[in-house]
Amino acid sequence: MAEISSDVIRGYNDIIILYLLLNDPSYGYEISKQIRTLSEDKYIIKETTLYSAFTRMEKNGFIESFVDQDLAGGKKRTYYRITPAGREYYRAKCEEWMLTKEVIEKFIAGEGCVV
Amino acid sequence: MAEISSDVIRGYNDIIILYLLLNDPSYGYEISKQIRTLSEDKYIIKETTLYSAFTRMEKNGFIESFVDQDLAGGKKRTYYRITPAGREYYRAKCEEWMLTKEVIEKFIAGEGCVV
DNA sequence: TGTCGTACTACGACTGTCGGAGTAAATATA
DNA sequence: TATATTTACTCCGACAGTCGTAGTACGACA
Repeated sequence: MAEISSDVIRGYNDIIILYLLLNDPSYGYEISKQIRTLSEDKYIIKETTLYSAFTRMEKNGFIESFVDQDLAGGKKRTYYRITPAGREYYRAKCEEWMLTKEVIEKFIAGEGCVV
Repeated sequence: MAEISSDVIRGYNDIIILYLLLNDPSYGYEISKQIRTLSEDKYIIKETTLYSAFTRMEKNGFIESFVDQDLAGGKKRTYYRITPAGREYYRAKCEEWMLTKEVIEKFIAGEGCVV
C-alpha cells in the first residue's frame, strides 16, 4: 500500500492541525489521535512533527497556548487555541491546496495512473 | 492570489518531471517551459530545483541522461529519458497522491473553505 | 552595444520532518 | 502485586529537498 511520505505531507500538517482547532481548543495527544482516526489510520503524525508545528505556529501567531493545571496528580496539559490570524492562514492554505491540486492533477496520467 | 509554496509542492516535482518524460526524452529548459505552460503559469519551477531533481533521480535510477553534442555553436544539451524503474516510481507516486488527496480533503472545511 | 533567450552549474542556507532518547504519572492487564 | 500500556509531553541532532544568488557562454534581435 502506498504510504504518505514526509515530503508529500510537508506543508499540510499546518492545515490538518488548524482544522482540528477550528471549533475548540485542543492539545497534542488528542490532536494526534484525531488525525489518526479521521484519516482512518492512513496518516499518523509523528509526535516531534506535531509539537514542533505547535511551537512554530504559536511563534507565528496562528495559535495561542494555555495550560490546564488541574489534572489528576498535579499533571498539566498544554492546550492550543486558534487565533484570527490562524483562521486566515488556514483559509489561505486551503486556497493554496485547491490550486496545487489543480496543478498536480495535470501531471497525473489518466485513470488509475496507467503508464 | 494563492501561490504554491515550496513546502506544498515538495514531493510532487518528481511526478511532474517524470510525467513530461513519459513519452519522449527531454531536457531541463524545455521541461521548465512545459511545466509553466501546462500549469497555465500557476507553477514555475526553480532552475536549481529542477536540475537537482535530475541529478537525484538519475542517481536513483529513475532517469538516464545522454548528451546532444550537435547543436549550433558546438553547444551541448543534456537529455533525460525515463527508465522502467522511473515508470514504476511514477506509478507509485501517483498512488500516493491519490491517498494523500483523500486524507487532506478530510481536513479541508467544506465548500470554499468557509471558516 | 546591450539585452533577451537558451542551457545550464556551483555553493551554501533554510526549514519542516524524523529518529531516538528520556521523563513521569495514571490506568489496564496478568 | 507486578508489569505493560497509555497519556502527555520535551530535547537534540540529522536529513533532504528547495531556494537564493551568482556565474558561464553562445546566438539572435534591436
